[in-house]
Amino acid sequence: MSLSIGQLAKSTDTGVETIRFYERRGLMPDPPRAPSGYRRYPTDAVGRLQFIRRAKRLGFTLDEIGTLLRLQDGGDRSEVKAIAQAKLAQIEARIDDLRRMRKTLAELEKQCSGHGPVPGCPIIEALSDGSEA
Amino acid sequence: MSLSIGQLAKSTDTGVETIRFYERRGLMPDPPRAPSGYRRYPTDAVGRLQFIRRAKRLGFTLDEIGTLLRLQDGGDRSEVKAIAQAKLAQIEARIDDLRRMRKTLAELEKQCSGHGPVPGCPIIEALSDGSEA
DNA sequence: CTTGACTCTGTAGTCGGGTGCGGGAATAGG
DNA sequence: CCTATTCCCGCACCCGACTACAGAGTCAAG
Repeated sequence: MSLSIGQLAKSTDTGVETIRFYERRGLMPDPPRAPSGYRRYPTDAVGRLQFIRRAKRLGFTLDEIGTLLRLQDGGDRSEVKAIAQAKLAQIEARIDDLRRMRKTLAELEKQCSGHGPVPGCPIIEALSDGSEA
Repeated sequence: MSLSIGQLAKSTDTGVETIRFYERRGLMPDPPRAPSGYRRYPTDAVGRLQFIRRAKRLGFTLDEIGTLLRLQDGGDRSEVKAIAQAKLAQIEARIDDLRRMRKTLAELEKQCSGHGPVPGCPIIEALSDGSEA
C-alpha cells in the first residue's frame, strides 16, 4: 500500500508543495517513483511527516527538526535532550521579552483615555519622550 | 544645527543603512540636502527616530509605526488606543502559544534521562507517536 | 594637498518557511 | 472514451526588516 503525494498531504493536513519543499530540504527522503515519475510514499511517510509537524508546533526550526530526525536513527539521548533544553531556553527568553512588552504597553494603554486629540495621549508621549519603554 | 546621517545614526544607535531604509519606507521624512546631495537632518529627527526605535521595542511593525507617526500629527486618541489594544492582544496570544510549547517541551525534557540511545527517548517518542503535543 | 572617513545611488542578498505558476503528462471516475 | 483532477519540474515570488555591495563623489584633519 502506498500513497500519492496528494493523499499524503491530505492525511497529514499539509500542502503538496510543502511536502516537496521538505523533500528539497532533506527532511523527507526521496520517495520511490512510479514508472510515470509520480512519487509513491510508503505508509510510514505519514509518521515522518507528522513528526515534522509536531516538532514545528513545539517551536523547532526545520534545521533542528532535521537534526532530530537524524538522531532518531542512531544518536545519543543526550543530544536530543540538549536540543530540547536549548529550545526551552529560547522559548523562555522570548516569553520574557514579550512579557516586558506587554507590561509597558498595558500600562500605557490603561492610561490612555481613548478619546480626544492625540496631543497629550500617554502612548504617543511615551514613544516621543522616552518617559516609558 | 543639523546632523549628517552618520551623526544621526550614532546618536540613536541605528545603522546608516537602516535610516535610509526607513526613509524609503516613509517613516523618516526626506531630509533637506546639502549642495553635495548629503542629507542634513534637523535636530528633531533624533526624536522621530527614537520614536520608531521605542515603538519597535514594544513590538509594533514598521507599518504600524507609520500609522502611529501619522496619528501623531493629527489623529484621534481612540485610534492610537485601538492600535495599542490590538498589539496587546497579539502579544498575549503569542505568549499563550509559547507557554503551551514550553509546558509540553518542559514535561518531555524532564522525562528524558539524557543518557543512553535514542530509541526509548520520551522526546523522540512523543514526536513519533503523537502521545504528547 | 593628501588621505581616509564619510556619503551618495541603486540594486541585490539575507533569513525562515513556505506558496504559486506555467506547461505538459498521467490517472481516476463516470 | 472523455474530462476533471492530480501530478511532474523548475523557477520565481511572498512576508518583514534589514544588510551589503559597487563605484563614484565629498568632506575634515593634519
